[in-house]
Amino acid sequence: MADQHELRDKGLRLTPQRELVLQAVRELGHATPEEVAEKVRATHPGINLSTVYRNLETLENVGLVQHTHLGHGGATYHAAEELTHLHLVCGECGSVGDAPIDVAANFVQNLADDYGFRTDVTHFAIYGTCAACVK
Amino acid sequence: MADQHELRDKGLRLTPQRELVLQAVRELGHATPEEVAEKVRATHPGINLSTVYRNLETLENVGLVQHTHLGHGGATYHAAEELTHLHLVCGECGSVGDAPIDVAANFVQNLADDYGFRTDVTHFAIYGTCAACVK
DNA sequence: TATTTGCCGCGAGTAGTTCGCAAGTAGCGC
DNA sequence: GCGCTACTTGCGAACTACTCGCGGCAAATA
Repeated sequence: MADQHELRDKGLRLTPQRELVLQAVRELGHATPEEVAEKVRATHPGINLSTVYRNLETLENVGLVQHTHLGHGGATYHAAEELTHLHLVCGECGSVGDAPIDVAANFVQNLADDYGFRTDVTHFAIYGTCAACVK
Repeated sequence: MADQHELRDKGLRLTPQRELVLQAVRELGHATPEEVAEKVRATHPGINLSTVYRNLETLENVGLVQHTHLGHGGATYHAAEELTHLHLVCGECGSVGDAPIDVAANFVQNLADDYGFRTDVTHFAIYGTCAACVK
């Protein structure tokens, strides 16, 4: 399993908890800390919620996961290698859709040209009303 | 003062607290509920935080104010008439810049055409790195 | 001025997240 | 393989941001 190298190469200790947290994030696609904890507890019941939070933070520092704000409070975590899409959050029904980052390429370019602002479109969700609710 | 008509036309009672909350939001530009409360308490010390929250919610329901998610936890409130710009939040220095919604027009159109998604670009901040921090 | 109804202050409660500390353990050198 | 040290973990308490229920008060209307 390559996880061992990934983690140790970043200067992190390889603990079962840490491996499980990373694996859970990868399997879940996007998940809140609570959901990650639940997933991890399925195979390793003793794990503490603080540990999940701390490991998510640590993994984020070394660039293996990233978080996104989907609105209503909680952050959502992703494996870094999956961050190739942006999130369309519907204010009516609460659904979260995906769209490739290409649709924002133009927008990102505008901001760079006009304001020198380097945009990370995946960090915040895009808010609005989904096709189903527009009707 | 036209506030009286604004509030009463919406079917709301005109209370000093409500007027003060609306006025504070207008004067502050963007502010968290906490900041609004602080501002209001400068002239009317007895006002309760619950009252500020309730009034912000009420004012939002009738369309006089709106809230935006700038990330790090709390929501930020704006007077509705000022919501003609989007927010560029810098992940490095935490500064919040403004940009006219026009720069996103293309992006919004793409999402509408390809996904039927009606986007409200002002509701979430745009995250990235500001010109000063890019260097 | 009296009545109705909405609004306010207060205190308690909740969800999500962070912190401090003592015990545990991974990784390194020997 | 053994022990040392620093990094990690578990646990409980604290903290932040927000919500709720309730009794009392006051804005609007006639």
